[in-house]
Amino acid sequence: MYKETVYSAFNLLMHYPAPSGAGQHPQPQPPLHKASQPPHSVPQLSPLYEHFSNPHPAQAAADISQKQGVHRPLQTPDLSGFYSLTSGSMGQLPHTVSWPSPPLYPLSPSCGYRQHFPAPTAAPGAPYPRFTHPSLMLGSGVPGHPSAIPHPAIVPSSGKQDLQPYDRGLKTQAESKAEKEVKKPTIKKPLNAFMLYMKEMRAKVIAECTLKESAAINQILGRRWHALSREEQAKYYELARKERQLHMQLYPGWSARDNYGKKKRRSREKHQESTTGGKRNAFGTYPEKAAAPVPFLPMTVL
DNA sequence: TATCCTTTGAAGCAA
DNA sequence: TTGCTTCAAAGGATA
Repeated sequence: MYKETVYSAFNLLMHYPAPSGAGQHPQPQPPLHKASQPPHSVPQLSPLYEHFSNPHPAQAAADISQKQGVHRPLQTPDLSGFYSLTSGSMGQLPHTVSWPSPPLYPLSPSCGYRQHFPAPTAAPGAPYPRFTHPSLMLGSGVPGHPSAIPHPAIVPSSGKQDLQPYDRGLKTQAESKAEKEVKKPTIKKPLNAFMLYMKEMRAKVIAECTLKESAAINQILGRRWHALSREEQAKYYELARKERQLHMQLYPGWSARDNYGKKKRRSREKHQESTTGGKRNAFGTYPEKAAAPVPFLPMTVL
């Protein structure tokens, strides 16, 4: 089983090679700070920008309420039309140079890795590997098309998507405040380009790789992301840019800081392990940090 | 039940 | 300015 998985993965290498032209990354994209977001910078009209000039009724109502001093919860706008990858004007791509890290998961067919996997006997009894037999389960709510992606920005603090109206019953101020703290819906961060790519491609990878585990799927998607051409990536950077713009329009006072600390972590040390290269691999061990790949430098004629 | 894992990118923050 | 941290999604695994 494991051998089949590994061998099949090699077959996929031919379909999803490592990105060529490493180091030839796009130019930096100016950050969308609130102060530096002139509306005239919109280069081309799109349904999204039409929405900007004609805000959703729920938002308009909320704006009016805010001006009138009336507290009214913002309803999730219908943004389904904005989640298609239109071929609008292409923004500049971010400058960040990131390298794919070595895969930590062994892979099933259609996974596209070219690097070796850790030995499966590395850590008996460890919580990983977790690869079960490929399942054919598909389509359980997975959006198959970007246009089907619901807007993810607002969820209640419980993490579920069903919005509940605030309780306006007769309660003490302290009680009301406490309940508002609990029930106040969380405005999520807008999705970045890679997240949008993942949303669109996840179902495809699940189908191809017959995988279920998101961690493994995300590794594959990370590889494929690097294998995309600049033009293909530009689609998602542009979509993400519009996402951020729309997000700022809908929630002007929102800051990413608002959601800081809402995800509790088990321990600081453990998290640092996972963010400083000391990650536990698929077999529960902590591999040495891979040496940084040498960036491709074109030969110069002296 | 909450968190981890895993990815990239955006944003916040401390130095 | 730099570097580190957190959080966006996803769902099975784990504490």
